[in-house]
Amino acid sequence: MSNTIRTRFAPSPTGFMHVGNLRTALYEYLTAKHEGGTFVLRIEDTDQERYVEGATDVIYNTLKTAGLIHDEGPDLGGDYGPYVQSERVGTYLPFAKKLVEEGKAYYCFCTKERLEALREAQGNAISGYDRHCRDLSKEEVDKLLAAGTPYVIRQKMPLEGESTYHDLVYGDITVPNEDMDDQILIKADGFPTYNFANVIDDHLMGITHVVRGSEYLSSTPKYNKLYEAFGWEIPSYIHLPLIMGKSVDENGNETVSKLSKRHGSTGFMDLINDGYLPEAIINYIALLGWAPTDNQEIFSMEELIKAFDPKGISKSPSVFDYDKLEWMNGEYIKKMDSENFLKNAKPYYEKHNVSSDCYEMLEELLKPRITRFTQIDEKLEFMDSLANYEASLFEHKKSKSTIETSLASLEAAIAMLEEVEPSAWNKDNLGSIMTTLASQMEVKNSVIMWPVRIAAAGVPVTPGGCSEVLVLLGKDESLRRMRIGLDKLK
RNA sequence: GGCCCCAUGGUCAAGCGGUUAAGACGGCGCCCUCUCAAGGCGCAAUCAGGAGUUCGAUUCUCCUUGGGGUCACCA
Repeated sequence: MSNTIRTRFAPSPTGFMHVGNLRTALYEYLTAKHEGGTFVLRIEDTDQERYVEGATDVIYNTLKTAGLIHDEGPDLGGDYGPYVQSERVGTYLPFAKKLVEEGKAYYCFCTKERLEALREAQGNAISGYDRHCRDLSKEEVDKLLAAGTPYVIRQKMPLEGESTYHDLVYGDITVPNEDMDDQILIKADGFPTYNFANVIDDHLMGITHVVRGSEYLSSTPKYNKLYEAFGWEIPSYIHLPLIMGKSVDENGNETVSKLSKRHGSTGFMDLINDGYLPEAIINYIALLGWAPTDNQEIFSMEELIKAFDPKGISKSPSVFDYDKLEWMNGEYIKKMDSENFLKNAKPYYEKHNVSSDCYEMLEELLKPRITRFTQIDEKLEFMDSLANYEASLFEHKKSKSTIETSLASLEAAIAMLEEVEPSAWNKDNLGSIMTTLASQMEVKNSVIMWPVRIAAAGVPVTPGGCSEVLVLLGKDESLRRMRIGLDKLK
């Protein structure tokens, strides 16, 4: 069991789960589950100033509805707890002090004001901290410490040479050592920085594969210096290409940039509220930056776990395409079983007073016509009330319908339909009545169907054909509307 | 600006020295059809540019260009 893969999702509780974060979580989950490994949830809340009420609930809810079930975490416990960094504050400082003792880190007493001035003086040629306190004498340090001077602890970085590490996606990455800042390990408030806590916790929690966005690609050597300083084994790295959004700049040119709120709904919950299904979102983002060895596009979570392979992760950033998500969502709706479909559609049925006798038929009609359940609303709008349409709506070239033919058709149809028993008011029967009428009148079916449908619906586009619309409206309402149509034609 | 990474149609992408350069979304057209969809068939559209290496480069190397990331007491 000691060589079991362990990955972690380590979000900070900001109250917002971006799809980029979610995809990272997905790949972390898949990386672990593909090998039967363990997926850990850790909350990184070392920034006290950014605390957001209820933000951890957003994380739990998102993971749960997305189907990314963690094996260890604040809510579940585990052998490596606690899983919230603010509850681990005590564990970091000793590690930092150990490095200080070994001469691998040092106390820094520089004020924020000094650092700010430094940055300003550097201007464009940003070169980081000037290592002002790096070589303070033991006496000076003790004196300042005794005086209660606020301090941070910084890590000593090598001044020359270069560092290389291997990434499973990007290959070997080499960075000049002189570019590595003497990063802060412990902040003045005693809390560890993200970088420090991250490394300590990943090690203590036995994380074997660090999966994260490619924005960490160039800072990873700094993390490795920490592992080296402690003599710990460096984990395997899987850096993920960024997700981009398309937008139009002030000059009207289309540009792409890192996905953010200005690209629309980019939060997982935003997408859910817009009517996208969790499974479809997961499926779509799984394919954003990763491709299977075959051409499969629709994946269940189980299939993803089976097929996932870091080798299929691409290196270049990918643009979030709402059109394709839309299509994929539609595919999921089409495949949905009746029970689930009804559960999602029922609120809209009720809003438009659809008879429960029509639920089954409506499912068939709606499935190929919607890509999101929210669209049902407008599809059923014609049922609420009859629109005040123009008689010209009856003219339709392709259906060979004119005002004259429509008048005749409607008159005949009304006469026929009035005789239909309410119990026989169903799709099949109404359909055969229409076609029979058409052959009696020696006209194409459409010459009957078109005007009847238009008169009943009052709008040119309906989710379904003539007989379906009649069934949806019921006998009385259908005939009422048809007579109104007849009047318009006279 | 320094450093790092990336580069196949509009988008997601397969490819891994020799291919008519897959497939999907979107677009367009046709068929089906009482509308709109769905479905079926088809079309257009890609190797950023330039040097090498090689018998042969989309595939390997370098340069250019373009794009992205990163340089916090944020995570």
